[in-house]
Amino acid sequence: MYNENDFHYLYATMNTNATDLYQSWLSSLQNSGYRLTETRRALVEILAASSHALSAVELYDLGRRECPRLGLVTVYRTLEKLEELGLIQRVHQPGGCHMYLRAAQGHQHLLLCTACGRAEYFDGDDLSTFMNSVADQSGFDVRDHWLQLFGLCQQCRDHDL
Amino acid sequence: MYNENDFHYLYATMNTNATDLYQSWLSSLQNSGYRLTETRRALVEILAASSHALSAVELYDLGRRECPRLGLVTVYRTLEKLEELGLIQRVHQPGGCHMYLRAAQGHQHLLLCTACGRAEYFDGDDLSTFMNSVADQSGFDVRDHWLQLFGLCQQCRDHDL
DNA sequence: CAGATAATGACACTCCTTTTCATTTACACC
DNA sequence: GGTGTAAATGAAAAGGAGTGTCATTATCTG
Ligand SMILES: [Mn+2]
Ligand SMILES: [Mn+2]
Ligand SMILES: [Zn+2]
Ligand SMILES: [Zn+2]
Repeated sequence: MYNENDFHYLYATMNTNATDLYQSWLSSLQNSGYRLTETRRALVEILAASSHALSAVELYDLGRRECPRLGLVTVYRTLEKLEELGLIQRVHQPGGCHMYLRAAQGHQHLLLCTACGRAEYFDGDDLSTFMNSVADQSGFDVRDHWLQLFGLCQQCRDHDL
Repeated sequence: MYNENDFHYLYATMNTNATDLYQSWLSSLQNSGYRLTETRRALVEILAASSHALSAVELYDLGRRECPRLGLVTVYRTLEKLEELGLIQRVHQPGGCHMYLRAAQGHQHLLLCTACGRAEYFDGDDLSTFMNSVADQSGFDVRDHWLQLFGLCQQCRDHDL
């Protein structure tokens, strides 16, 4: 899925959108009383620019390019704070462990490429009528839902041709 | 969510349906060349009768009531075989680790009670038109989806009144 | 009943994540 | 610009979930 030696995608997708995210995440950290360190800036920059969900170790490896002294513990602590502020979210992998990705904006769900790991959000799903019928049949008070789609992204489809 | 001292639910929900499941799972194991041991019968009985997804440790604790010498490793090995035969499936918890539950029949999805952990399957979801529109907009070839609903089951709603 | 082999439990190990603690760093205040 | 204080860091150790190894035990076949 994710290739250790292929970090091009990270900065290839670094657009104004990602730069804005980067700045707003730094502000968000600062407004919550957290300090801005070199390490933290580096990790935030990587996460805000990534088109893939990243595991803690992947983020650790990417982070050490900027901050060679970086420790894995700091990665986990940074992820914890960004998640607490609602800036990133965990993505559950079929295998078991977590990856991390910028959080959804409002009511969005994930679309994941099973070949390269690319993650995109989509919106516009309206499950309300369906959920009402499930509620009626089951007696449950349905309060939340969790929807993820899996498939092949445009690039991976092209690559396969 | 799940109370260590409250195993009533397990046998309270033991109905003919669960008894049938129990017998068919044993047959399934036998037909695949696996042997029927006392330990295995006990674990299968618990899983087939459970209305909740169980963690490995929960299953371990329940199993030791019947087989005090039971080891946690045996629990994992039994879960592995039952999953391999398609009789149970993993349920991903928001927290991270897995729980295990009888497998879905055909195209079904899960409905989980956030208060007591009760798990029920439902069917009848038709996301095809929605998934087509997502595919069009994203360029993804959407091949699979993962849907879980969360809410309060009838019992927990009554209990709250 | 006896032999072949699957299953078990104890132990040790790996992997991911969290805790602890001494040191370093950022930021508020003067 | 210094200075003090509390937050952040990295190293090391601990924790929890899950897997591998191996000698012993139990199941099934004939
Ligand atoms: Mn939705
Ligand atoms: Mn479906
Ligand atoms: Zn892809
Ligand atoms: Zn409930």
